[in-house]
Amino acid sequence: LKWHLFCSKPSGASSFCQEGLLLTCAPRTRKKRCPYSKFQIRELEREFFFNVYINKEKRLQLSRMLNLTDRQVKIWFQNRRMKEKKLSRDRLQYFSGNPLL
Amino acid sequence: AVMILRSRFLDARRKRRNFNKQATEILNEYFYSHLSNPYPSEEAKEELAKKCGITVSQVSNWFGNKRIRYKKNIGKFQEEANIYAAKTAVTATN
DNA sequence: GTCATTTATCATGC
DNA sequence: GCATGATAAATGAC
Repeated sequence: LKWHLFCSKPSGASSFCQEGLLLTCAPRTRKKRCPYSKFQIRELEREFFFNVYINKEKRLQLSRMLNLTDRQVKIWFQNRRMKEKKLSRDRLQYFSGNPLL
Repeated sequence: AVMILRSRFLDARRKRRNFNKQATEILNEYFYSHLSNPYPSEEAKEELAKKCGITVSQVSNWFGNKRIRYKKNIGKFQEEANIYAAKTAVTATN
C-alpha cells in the first residue's frame, strides 16, 4: 500500500513542541504537528491583518518573538491565505441562495 | 440582521453533522472501487458532491480522513471493504 | 508563490 | 467511549 509518498516516521525520540534547536534527526522525518499557543496565534493573526504577505524582515522578527522558525512563520502565512480563500468560498456559498439579503 | 446571519454562518461551520447513510454509501463505493488509487479528480469530486448533497470540500475531507484511517488500520476496515467489493461485483455483472 | 495532500488534533454525535 | 467530520501544522509537486 503506497498512495502518496510522504516520509513519515514516528521518530522514537521524544519530540516536543518546542523547536528551538532543531536536532537533525538523521533519516529525515516528518516534523510532528504541534498546535501553536493562543499567544502565537494572536500575534500571527495581528500581522496577517495588516499584510497578508509578510516580508522577510518581519518574518524573522516575528519568528524570534514567538519562538518559531522562519520556515514555520512562512508556512503559517501560506496556510492562512488558503484558509482565507476557503472562508470566502464558504461565505459566498452560504449567503448566496439565502433570502433576506 | 446581518449580524444574525453572520453568527449563523459561524455556527454552521462549527457544528459537525454526520452525512446521511446514502451519501456515505456513495463515497465508500467510490473509495473501495478505486482502492489502488483513491484520489478522485476535481470533476469526480464535483460529481460525488452533487450526488451526496455535500460540498466539494466535504468530499475532500472525507477522502482525506478515509485514506489515513484506512491506512492506519486496514484490518478494521476489512469487513467494510469486503461488503463494497461484493457490491461493486454485483453491479458490474448487471 | 498556490494548492492538494498527510497527519495530528479538535469538536461533536451518539 | 469511540466514530466521524472539520481544522490546524507540515510536506511536496509545480
